[in-house]
Amino acid sequence: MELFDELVARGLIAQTTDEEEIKELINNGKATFYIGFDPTADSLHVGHFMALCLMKRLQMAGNKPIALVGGGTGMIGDPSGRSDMRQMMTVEQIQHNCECFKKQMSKFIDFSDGKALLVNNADWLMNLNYIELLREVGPHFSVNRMLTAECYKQRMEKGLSFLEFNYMIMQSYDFYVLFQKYGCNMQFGGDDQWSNMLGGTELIRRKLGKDAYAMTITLLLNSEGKKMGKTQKGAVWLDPEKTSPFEFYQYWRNVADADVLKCIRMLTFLPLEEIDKMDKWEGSELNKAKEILAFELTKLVHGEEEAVKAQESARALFSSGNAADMPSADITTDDLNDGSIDIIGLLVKSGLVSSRNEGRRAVEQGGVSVNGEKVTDTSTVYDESSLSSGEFILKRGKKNFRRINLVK
RNA sequence: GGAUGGAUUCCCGAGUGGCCAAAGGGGACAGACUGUAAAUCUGCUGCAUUUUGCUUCGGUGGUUCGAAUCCACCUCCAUCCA
Repeated sequence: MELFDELVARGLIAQTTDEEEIKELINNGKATFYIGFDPTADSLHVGHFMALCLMKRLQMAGNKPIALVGGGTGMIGDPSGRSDMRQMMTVEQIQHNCECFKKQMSKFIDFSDGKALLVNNADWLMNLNYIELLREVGPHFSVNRMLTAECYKQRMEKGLSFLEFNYMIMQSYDFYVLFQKYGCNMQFGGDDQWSNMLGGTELIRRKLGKDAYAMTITLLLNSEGKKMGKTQKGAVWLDPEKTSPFEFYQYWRNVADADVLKCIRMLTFLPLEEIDKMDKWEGSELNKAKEILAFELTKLVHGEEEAVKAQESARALFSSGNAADMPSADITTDDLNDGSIDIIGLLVKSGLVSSRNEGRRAVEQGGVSVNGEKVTDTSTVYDESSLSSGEFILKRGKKNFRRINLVK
């Protein structure tokens, strides 16, 4: 199957400017394309991961990817699809984040021998002269048109600052620069970027009279229509320091039935025939599909070794409630009172609850157990010897475990 | 710059002097049921040395025995006018 058709079959393609032309280009490895990443945090997350996978797929087919880090556009903040203004970041923050992005990206994309490029739009955006820029690109943008763009819709009600309004122009300018500098003829991005991307193709057409193309990737939504890759604690990060491989694995292990196949199709590199077989699985069999999803993704992001570890821990934990490699928490002897600590203190120290009140509640509602035994009394106390055994497993709810280590 | 309306706990939103740690809903969390799923039902949702005490209602100061509620100033947001 050719690349373009595979992308369609995987449900990755949302919108294209010219399907036939794009098909022709990418199937034959003739595209030089870019995807932009704004450095809004010090780690990439799952949303970026999809874009990186797409990059990889295209690179494998002989196309040349350009990863663009938005050191310049990050100074402005993309208002697309947002209902409130992004917090302005300091220059230092942005630079730091760019560095982090670069490091993570090179794990996925092969940048050697010019097979791919990594650029930062700060290099050409930061020193633009206002008047010059206005005269150069200003005449080609219609404010009337821009205001009707879908991506500003939410902001038209609550207010859109001039700063953010200019984001589209900066992104368009990026494409224009890359087109001239590197012959970059295609831009990919999240579906929420569509209007910004069209701005670029149009600018190139008007300034240079040449055609450039844009294609958006379907946003990964769950069956409830919410963006995936978000937990109540925030995004699911690719940085193991921010989201441990175990947590990462568990996130995918726990997706809803309705979303498993879609995720496997869109995020993994498993052959489509194999995926189609899984499509027939039903009921509890789907649990196997979830395991595959979690394993494959953890392998892609953290490597096979970590994936195996995460999988083994998860299996052991949910069958026997014990595992060699599970999240652990250190308790120091300073935390002990007369050589012992109560259950609530233990919950707080291990990070399973954020306050003693919450811990008390958890115990009262029967949500806490130690080594498989439910704890019902909030005044239960544990002494040094039971803690130091190395086999002290504290559990809150069904899925939150901690092995307690006593540190002297 | 002017006029008007607004800012309440994670979010939406009630509360207009004591009965307010603050209605209701959503979300989150926990329990039952399950397949580490969904749906449903139940509980719960500021902090603590928990039948009590302490800190919260944009900020600062004031009135009062007592303020989320009244007054003054300030900050921010929305709409209209310039």
